[in-house]
Amino acid sequence: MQDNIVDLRLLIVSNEPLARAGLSALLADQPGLDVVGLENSYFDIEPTLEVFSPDVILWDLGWEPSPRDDVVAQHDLEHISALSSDGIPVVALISSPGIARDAWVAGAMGILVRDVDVDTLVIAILAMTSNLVVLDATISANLLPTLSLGDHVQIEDLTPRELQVLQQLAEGLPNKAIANQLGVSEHTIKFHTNSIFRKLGVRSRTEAVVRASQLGLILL
Amino acid sequence: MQDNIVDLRLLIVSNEPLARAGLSALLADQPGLDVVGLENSYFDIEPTLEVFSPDVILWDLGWEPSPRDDVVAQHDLEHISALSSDGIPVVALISSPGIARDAWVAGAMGILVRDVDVDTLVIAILAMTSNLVVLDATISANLLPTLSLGDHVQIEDLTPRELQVLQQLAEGLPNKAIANQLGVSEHTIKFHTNSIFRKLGVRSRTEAVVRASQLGLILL
DNA sequence: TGAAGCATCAGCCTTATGGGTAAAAGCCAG
DNA sequence: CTGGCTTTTACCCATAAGGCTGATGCTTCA
Repeated sequence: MQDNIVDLRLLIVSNEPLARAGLSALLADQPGLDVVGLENSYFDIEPTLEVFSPDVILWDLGWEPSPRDDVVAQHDLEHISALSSDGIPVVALISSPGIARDAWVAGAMGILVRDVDVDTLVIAILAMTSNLVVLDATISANLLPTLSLGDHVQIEDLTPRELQVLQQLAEGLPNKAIANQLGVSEHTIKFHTNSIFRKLGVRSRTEAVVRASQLGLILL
Repeated sequence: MQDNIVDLRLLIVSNEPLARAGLSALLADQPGLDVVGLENSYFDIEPTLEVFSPDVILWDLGWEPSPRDDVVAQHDLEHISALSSDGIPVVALISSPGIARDAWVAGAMGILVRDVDVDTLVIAILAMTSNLVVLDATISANLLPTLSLGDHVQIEDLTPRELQVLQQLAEGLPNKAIANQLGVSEHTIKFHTNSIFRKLGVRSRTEAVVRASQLGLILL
């Protein structure tokens, strides 16, 4: 589908020798891909970067250093962060969904589960070179707010004024500050917050902010 | 790269005749793709679905019915929601980032900007058939929490107990409820919340929840 | 021209929240 | 085993937040 004149240079990083070998074997003979390096994340990868200037880096975060399965080596995350800052797309391979957030925070442009099939992996790598963010469907729910149209509160249910107040609530402002901001009395703000609480089915401003965020009524 | 025996059946939906024609022309002669239908989203698409059972649906949300550029036809979103529920992946084409959230809420598995190039579009469609979520990098920031490792508050800065309390704060629970939940006195909770506020640099529980969410310390 | 919804304001009351200060018990590492 | 960190509890007090009832203008729509 893509007739790339030159192959994509791919660097594979994994703490596990077996995983390195496996990934390399699977990807080496994929047309369009050129595996230019295999690294252990313990080592500095800068030299490899300079020599081969890979287009994409495949970073295996599957190695789990602790009994808690949502912990991943900070070391790896810092590397990923640095690489992403340099504009080199990194696709993270994770073994448990809990790591997804860490990988995303670090800047990974693609996040896939570790037992992904090769075809999918290759497509993901290609997509990333087109400046697309690629997430495994099973883990996107862990990152993106899990909303549903079924939730009965719609933006239309809140009056414009209420939405305005809600947005200020999300700033963490107290009623008095909101009142000053909008040029009305604190009583009025209390009235609006009460209406908001009733419509969202909550009992406190904090709850309201959380719920509204989940419903997509506001952006934090 | 993928030698699909049969082409992917693609259905294109757009309110704009010009966009329909353009997308069709661009995608029709892509190897691996078979454009099986062009629909106007005003019409019922069920008949087309039954006849052609498309593998992927490309839905153009670029048509903007109102001056506000973050409004999109509810009609389209409902269709996308229904299709996604049926397991048919939908890639939404949007013209402004504000629509991304709507598209995601509706269940779109891929979200791309409207002026995406054809190669990227094709790769995205392929990726979606591999059960991957595909987002344009420019809009993923609108959906995923925009975190940065650079922000100075790290999870390590909060004690385990504080993280625990923070999570309950995010549930919107009052101090008393948190105290009962954790089996300690309300005084203790107040102490922890104060520590949290100080470390996050905020003055209220609501602010703390918002900040912590932005920092990725908690999930809402 | 009513009815309905919205926005505004008020008083009163209870509870929740947050600041300041102090201190004791448990735990882990040097 | 001592020193630091975490966790825990306690007190007082000022302010903020939220429930309740009630009221006034304003638009919009039938």
